[in-house]
Amino acid sequence: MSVESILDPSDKDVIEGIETGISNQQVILILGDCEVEYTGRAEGYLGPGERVTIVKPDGTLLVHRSTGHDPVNWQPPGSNLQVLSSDQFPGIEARRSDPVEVVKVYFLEVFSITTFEASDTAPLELSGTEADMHAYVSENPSIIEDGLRIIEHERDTKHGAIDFFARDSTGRPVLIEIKRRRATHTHVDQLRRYVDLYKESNQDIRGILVAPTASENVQRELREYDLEFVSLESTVTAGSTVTSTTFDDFRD
Amino acid sequence: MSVESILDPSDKDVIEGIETGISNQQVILILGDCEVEYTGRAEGYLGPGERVTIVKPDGTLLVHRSTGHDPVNWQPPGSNLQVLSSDQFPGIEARRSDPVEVVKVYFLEVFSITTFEASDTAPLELSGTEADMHAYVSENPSIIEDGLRIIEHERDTKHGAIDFFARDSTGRPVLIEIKRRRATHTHVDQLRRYVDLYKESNQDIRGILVAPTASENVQRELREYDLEFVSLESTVTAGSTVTSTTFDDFRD
DNA sequence: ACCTCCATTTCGGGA
DNA sequence: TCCCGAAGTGGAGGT
Repeated sequence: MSVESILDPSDKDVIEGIETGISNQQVILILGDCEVEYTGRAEGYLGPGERVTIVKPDGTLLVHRSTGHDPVNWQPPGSNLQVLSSDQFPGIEARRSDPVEVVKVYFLEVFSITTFEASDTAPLELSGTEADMHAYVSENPSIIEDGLRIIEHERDTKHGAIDFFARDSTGRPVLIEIKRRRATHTHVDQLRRYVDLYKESNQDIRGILVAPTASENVQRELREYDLEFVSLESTVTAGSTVTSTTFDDFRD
Repeated sequence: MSVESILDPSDKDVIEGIETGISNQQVILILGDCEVEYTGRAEGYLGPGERVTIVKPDGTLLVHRSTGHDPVNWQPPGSNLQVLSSDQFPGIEARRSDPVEVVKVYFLEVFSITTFEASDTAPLELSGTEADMHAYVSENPSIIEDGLRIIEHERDTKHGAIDFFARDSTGRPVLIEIKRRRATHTHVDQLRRYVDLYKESNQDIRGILVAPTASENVQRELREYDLEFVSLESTVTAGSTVTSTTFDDFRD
């Protein structure tokens, strides 16, 4: 059977369950009252409370309370897992070295411990990401500006990569940064860095930030640095059918 | 009992378990073979596979595979939960409106369904955060530079707040941005925005980025814009005892 | 509701 | 390995 569960396990059951779960590469779920100590990039202590602790065969540790998307304590994949059996309460330790971080969960009372051999090979198919928006713009550059020609995708600079290097209908070079959601200062700065870098060797360059929307502050910052904004809904590029685009160009 | 579990439940058991779990404000854990559809800011499909599905009483939905820190599909707190009982397979739907997003999980085969009444009031005590670093610098400004005087903490600008407004030993104004981890371009840009803003009305200003480390590119960018870098380990500030007034001090 | 930024961010890709 | 930026980022705090 791929799932084994013990209700109201003894401490011995908990220790054995964690040990065999780890060695058998199973997902372990422990429901119970626990206490969590964390040391690493920061330091944390979480007093007793009833939570769900999940241990994955890749070394992931998650402690979930009854609220919130994020685990209250965790350790990412690759951590070294070890059962704690010599203290007052049984527990589990997840340790990693880069950065050095240790999470210890002590179980004051366990209501159930379950091991689960989870076979899962299906890939997550996701569309509507920024990569998809790139692909769309690549094939439909005129959606940004009439006569635009994409010269290079993901053009590397020493400060990172710019999404597109293009030329407008007059042959002027254009740097384009694409965002699938509301543009922020960070995105303006990104574009600005690339434009500044390019200007070190060539004065004549335009910079366009393409995003669904941008706050007034962000649009002002763009204007201050002679950068342009083109509004493009990510939904337009996500679907195969293009319905409309709005242009919002700050040049005179 | 705070935990109830059914091994190899029937479809009816699954539907009832989800329904009663939701209405009783319990955490629901479903181990089984499932399929996930997601529509919203992006679109996703996850084919059949054995996973752990967690439903929390605050409307959180998490689908975890056997690897990784992040859930493969999810819905944040506040989502509207509804059991799906009219399709071929039982399932659960989590829906929210801002942004409009829907996640549907269909259970092709359930190995176990568990409901858990999790009582948990303990707060997470965390130290070594950026706020702690601020507190330390506030009380020990000389760690950044001899003779530095902090004038203002979290000084507001129209582009956000700068961590510190200070004056150096000669009386020159200094804007300081503190980071608890390796500084990135984003952080330089943040400081640069504040400095540029200040320069609009007053030419004479220094900008210092305080962080444990910074890449060579980041340091170069700082130099290019006449900004300064001061290396300060966050562990230095984390370990020390800083007495500062907290919110609790104002309670009765 | 919007803006801004932190996070023990995690994760993935490229050099 | 480091660097850099995306993420269906989530979450907090201010205005």
